Amino acid sequence: MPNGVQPTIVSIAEHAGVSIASVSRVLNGQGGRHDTVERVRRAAAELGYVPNAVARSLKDGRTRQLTFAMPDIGNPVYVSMVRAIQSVTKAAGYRLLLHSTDAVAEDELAVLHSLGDRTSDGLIICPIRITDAHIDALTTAAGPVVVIGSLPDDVPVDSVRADSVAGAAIAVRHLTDTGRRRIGFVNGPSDTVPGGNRDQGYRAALADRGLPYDETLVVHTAFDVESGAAAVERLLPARPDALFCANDQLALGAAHALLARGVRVPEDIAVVGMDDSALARAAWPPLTSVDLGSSERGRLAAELLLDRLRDPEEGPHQDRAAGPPPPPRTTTVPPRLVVRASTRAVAA
Amino acid sequence: MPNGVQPTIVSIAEHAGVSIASVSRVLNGQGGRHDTVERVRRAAAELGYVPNAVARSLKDGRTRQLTFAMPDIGNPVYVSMVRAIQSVTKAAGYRLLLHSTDAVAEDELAVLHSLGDRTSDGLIICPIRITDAHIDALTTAAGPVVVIGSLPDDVPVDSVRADSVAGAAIAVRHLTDTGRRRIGFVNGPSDTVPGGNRDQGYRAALADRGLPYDETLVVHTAFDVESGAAAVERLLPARPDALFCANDQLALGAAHALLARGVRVPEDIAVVGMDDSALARAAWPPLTSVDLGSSERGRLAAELLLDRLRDPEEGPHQDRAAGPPPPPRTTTVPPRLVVRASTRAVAA
DNA sequence: CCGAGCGCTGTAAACGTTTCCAGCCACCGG
DNA sequence: CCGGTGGCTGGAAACGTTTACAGCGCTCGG
Repeated sequence: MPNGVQPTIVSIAEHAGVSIASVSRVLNGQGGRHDTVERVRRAAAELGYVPNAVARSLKDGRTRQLTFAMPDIGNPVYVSMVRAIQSVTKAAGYRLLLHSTDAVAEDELAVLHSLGDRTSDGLIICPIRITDAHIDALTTAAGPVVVIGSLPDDVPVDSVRADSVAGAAIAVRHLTDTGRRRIGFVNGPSDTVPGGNRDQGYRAALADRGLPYDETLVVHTAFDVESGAAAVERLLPARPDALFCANDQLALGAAHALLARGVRVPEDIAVVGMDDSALARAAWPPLTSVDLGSSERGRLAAELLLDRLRDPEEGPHQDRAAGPPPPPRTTTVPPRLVVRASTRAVAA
Repeated sequence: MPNGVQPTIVSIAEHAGVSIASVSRVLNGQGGRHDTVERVRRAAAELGYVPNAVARSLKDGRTRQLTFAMPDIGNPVYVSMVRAIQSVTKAAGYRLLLHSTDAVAEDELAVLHSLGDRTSDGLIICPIRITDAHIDALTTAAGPVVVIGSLPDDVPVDSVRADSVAGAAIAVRHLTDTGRRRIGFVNGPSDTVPGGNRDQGYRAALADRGLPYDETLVVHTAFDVESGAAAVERLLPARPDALFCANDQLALGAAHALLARGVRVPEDIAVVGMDDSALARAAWPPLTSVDLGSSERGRLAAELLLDRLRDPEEGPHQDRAAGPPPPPRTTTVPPRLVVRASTRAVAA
């Protein structure tokens, strides 16, 4: 047991009567004479030596840490991402730094800039909105970055996006296919990217099916449970036979508000959510929902990032400084409809 | 824009025509002649300098990082902890490293030992079970540790615990107080700490109310939704008028299984869960649940840890090596019953 | 029996900071 | 006019590693 102070490579060298170079070599498995190896091993074990990761990082310029920055760890969508990312990075021997930006843009920019402090080898970021400042920070970032979200084409950064336009359309078409005609729409704020995309998908699917766009069937509100419940109040007068909700929270709030006033789900009104979070399964009736692949997006983002980090080492002795970095890749994860009881077909 | 390579304190020194010592001083706000300050500031800005956190950490022996290790980031209980911890540590200027142990004991031990690599300044750990190896690792830990969970009294480590015995008792008493007599119990595995505690509380409350302990009313199973649904099958023959479930997942599964077979909740059978997670609110009917204060426990753990880290600096020049560390503190967070529709009183 | 070669070892430099210490200069008082 | 004082400054060491390089002894072949 060390008497209070952490042993270093130097203590071991003294204790074993060899040089620090030999200690380092032995501990990194670079061979050596048999009794040297033996003595060093024993000394290390006796002193309870643990290599100092900070010193090592300083020496070889990598921390074996990755950062994931997202708006809010309370949101189930981000929880699935964290989980997927964590599992990939852990397998690759990287630690994961979690950064909650609280959906504050300056905080996101700060994270981007802080890449320069070499605290982590790379960053996965999930920005709430993309401003010019973001684009600027992304293009000049001091290390590899992967964005989860939609980015203009000319930003030279790897990204993984969901196709929420298609997702919304799938949901709406599913409703028409199961006999619904008056499809209400509980959307989030119209000026956010997710809100805009869902609106686009909703309109496209309606047009596709020859149904009119009816303003009285559409509500814009916040993205939470209470707003979903409140939206029901405003939509009922328009006599919808289905509700398409922009996320599971809204859908849950809406479904329960309907039940509370005696409207049957799905018999009278069908309900669809988005994200396919635990909430969709937890609701009663279980909610049909569109899985936008948050887990899959997390996994892909982590792999893209690891790829960037592997890159410099591979290839037969290329000139590192001069070789242009591989071009950015953009992956789109397709949506997937998960049908549950909340949209059973009407027995018309 | 730096031409590819990160500027260091040396680049700035050259660029500004001063020594690296001066650069360091200026950048740390230690004054200097006015034009020196000016030149250094300008050079740093021009080169886009960001201090290297690794080098700094090596120098002053702290990383400003904290680690939180828990079994599974998918579990809402741990999500609330992460959230609370994150918010405390962020405010104190620490980054948060997340480590998912996947409920594997060796992984927990590895985390404990890895404290020695100086990757983080302290650790909050939420062990799934406490073995002798854990106790050993805890007492010899290379840095400050806070345990979320129950620990033998003689382990010299700060800890924060929930009182799940009392929590279970509150839940059961609430059921008897609202007119229930045959209280079924869906518990987790009996050989885990949480399982044992809940059992203890259940028995105590029954005794308290003069009700018999009836084996046919008790089921031991896993801690998930499906198990809750399955448990209903086994308990219905015993004709319970209430179900106390060891967590919200079980309660949710049970409630929906009941609904699915036409049993009314709460009219025929009341249901109570534990943890008061988002699931309790999401279920239909909304579930009464016992809040074991996961968020609060996270917050407290983070504060205990920060306290330990602050400690060495304060006090008027005490002999640091000799002074005994402040004694370990143990805090218990009291449970809190949250009543919702799933336990409305019978109109008997 | 001698020289080349090889395997192992130790010395020292480097990574990017912070900080101790000594030196320099200007200014002030005697 | 000279010594002391005090504010700034630069050189250098230190944090704990990894690694290039040179030196050493041994073995083996001629």
